[in-house]
Amino acid sequence: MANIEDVARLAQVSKGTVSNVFTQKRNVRPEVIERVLNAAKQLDFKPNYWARTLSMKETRIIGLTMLGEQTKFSQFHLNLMNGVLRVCYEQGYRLLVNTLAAEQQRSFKHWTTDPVDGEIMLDPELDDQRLQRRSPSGPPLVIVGRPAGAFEGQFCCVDNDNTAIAEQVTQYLFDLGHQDILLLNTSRDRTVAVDRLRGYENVVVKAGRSVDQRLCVFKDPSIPSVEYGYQSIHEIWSSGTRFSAVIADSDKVALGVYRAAMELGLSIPGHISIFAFSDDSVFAPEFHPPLSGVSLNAETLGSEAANLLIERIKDNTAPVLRKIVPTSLVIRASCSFCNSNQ
Amino acid sequence: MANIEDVARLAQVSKGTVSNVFTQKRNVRPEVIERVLNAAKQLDFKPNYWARTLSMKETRIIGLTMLGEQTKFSQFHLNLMNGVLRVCYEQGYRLLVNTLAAEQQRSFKHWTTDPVDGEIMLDPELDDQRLQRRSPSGPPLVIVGRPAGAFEGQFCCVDNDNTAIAEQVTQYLFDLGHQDILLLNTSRDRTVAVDRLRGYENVVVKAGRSVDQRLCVFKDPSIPSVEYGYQSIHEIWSSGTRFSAVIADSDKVALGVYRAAMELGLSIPGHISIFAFSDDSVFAPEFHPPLSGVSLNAETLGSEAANLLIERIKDNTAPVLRKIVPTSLVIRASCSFCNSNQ
DNA sequence: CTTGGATATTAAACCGGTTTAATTAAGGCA
DNA sequence: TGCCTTAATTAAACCGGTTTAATATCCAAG
Repeated sequence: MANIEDVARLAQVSKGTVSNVFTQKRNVRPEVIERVLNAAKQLDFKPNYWARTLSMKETRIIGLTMLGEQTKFSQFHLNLMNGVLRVCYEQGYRLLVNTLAAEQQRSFKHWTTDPVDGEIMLDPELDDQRLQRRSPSGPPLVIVGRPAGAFEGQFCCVDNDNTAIAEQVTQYLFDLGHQDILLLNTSRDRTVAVDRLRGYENVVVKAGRSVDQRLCVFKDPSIPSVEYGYQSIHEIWSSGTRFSAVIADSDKVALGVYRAAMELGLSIPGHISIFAFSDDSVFAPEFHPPLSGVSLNAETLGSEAANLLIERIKDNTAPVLRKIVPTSLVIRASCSFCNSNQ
Repeated sequence: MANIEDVARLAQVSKGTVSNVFTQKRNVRPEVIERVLNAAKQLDFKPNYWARTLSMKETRIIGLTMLGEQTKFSQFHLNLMNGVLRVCYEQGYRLLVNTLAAEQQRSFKHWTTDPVDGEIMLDPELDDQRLQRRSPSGPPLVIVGRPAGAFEGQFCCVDNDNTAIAEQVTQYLFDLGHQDILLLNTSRDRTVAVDRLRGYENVVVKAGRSVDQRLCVFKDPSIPSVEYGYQSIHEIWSSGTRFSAVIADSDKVALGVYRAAMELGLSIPGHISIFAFSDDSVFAPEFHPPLSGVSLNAETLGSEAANLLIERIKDNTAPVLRKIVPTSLVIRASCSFCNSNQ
């Protein structure tokens, strides 16, 4: 492909002038502009992205990083990404989906700076390698979720108030008379799991009861969500442990719970009530009975993260912010008063 | 951030040697390697991605382009992207999600080459601007779907055999005795809509009947899928046109059909049978009755596209291929023999 | 007719790497 | 010891843009 010199030669001007025509940073005489644009069209010239980036130090790309191994996007991630994409589109940024994290550290052959102006990181873990490996002079970072311990307050983040949500949900079930509530939490090493457990515990303890560890389950990341819900119910029920309500990590986990409950002859919400920590507004109403859940506003989470990031890209001295995206319980028909005589 | 010269100075070697240490393209004495790596670590040096790209002419990024306006990813796109991502991960590529297409052409201020080694394009349209605007010297392209008319055979593509699928589905419904089948197709300007209509027509015509245009509906891209299914049924039914079976473009469209049917007092599959042109293996079984559909293997579509593209990136003279990803009908309970006395 | 100031243009430096071609150092063999 | 070959290193050129600083051009005012 033709380069800027070819155009300059054909249009009988210097490289600099051609550059000025394209970047519009300095005045160029109209007739010269036309000559340059004609030459460019004739040669099918487009400025080379990499060369431009190298001297401008701006890529107009933002990165979206998720956990290395777990390269699969869920519905939640999808909604979130749609939010990010909308902002990208409005602001003229592109989105780079980064799955190289684990790969990169394998050999210094792949060491490089990231090709982005800033980064959005998903699903922070308790002891997150990605944050530790991060060099302080790198591009701005916004985290979706809560970074753990030492990193808290170090980075901008966008999150739901997961502890409050868990409190609300647990309280809702308590108010319905449920005492033994099974918490099918997400994987133990994610900070969101900690937050939700805390909210659950707060309510249980406040009610003067102690937390039954057998009712606090964490997901094994290698097991699909539906399986997780399905198997957990079977295992726990067959071990003799009883519960009258279940808080499931997501719609899919809840689906597994529905299936297991049906097999065990437990009616919903007659015998057990179910609440999900997510809300798939399209399919949740189709559950039988329709599933109650929490609207997390994943898309807003994504768009806020993108906005915050772009702000920081423009002004790196902007203060470290923590934005909370509001949530709301969506009550459908999967929970009812506790039927005490189990 | 430190650059290669800083490292060279500190390690008392030349730029070239530092480069050789990192690229591993030429031998360097072990003790020198160590000295360089130490210096690099000390200065927190990482090679600049864009400078490297500029001289190597390789970004190890592949682009995923979807329609400009319709920036929302569907479940199908999600599965497809998961397939692409898996291959990216395996092969050490990153994925750039491109929504700039429309933006880019607005002013030549944004004209640049794309920052990718190759591109995957989704949802080709009948008169696709993106293909027309494409310069022949650009990076390799793989299309998911069938490019229209003049562009057919010009590019590698990966696709389902949509005409064959439509034939199978229509034939299946014919065999159940259905004669008046409503086709809720996707938007008119997508090539996949044409292919599916053709398959539908083939079977109808072969059966010696003529195609009723009132039963061939196209989606308005601005309307959400569920609404599309819901409103179409209401409109067509209230216009007096009758049908005993519906082929819906996707699970979501089918969901809208279910809802409308319920409101009209039409039982499924008693009064009308429903078949979807997609298969959400998690939720489709939860429909009441469970929804029959077509497993399109979106993830395979994505991984095959990525493989094909990476092959072409490595060897641009590789032949133009068209890969067909197999599909299968998933029969559940949403269709039954036609109840002729409507 | 100068001079001053604003505007347009250009040559050269720069961004930060890789690669080529030349140079130096080291080892092998007669 | 001297010559040839091979390996390691380096200086300089290059990738293709943008930006800076110097220069050329033009017009108005003195």
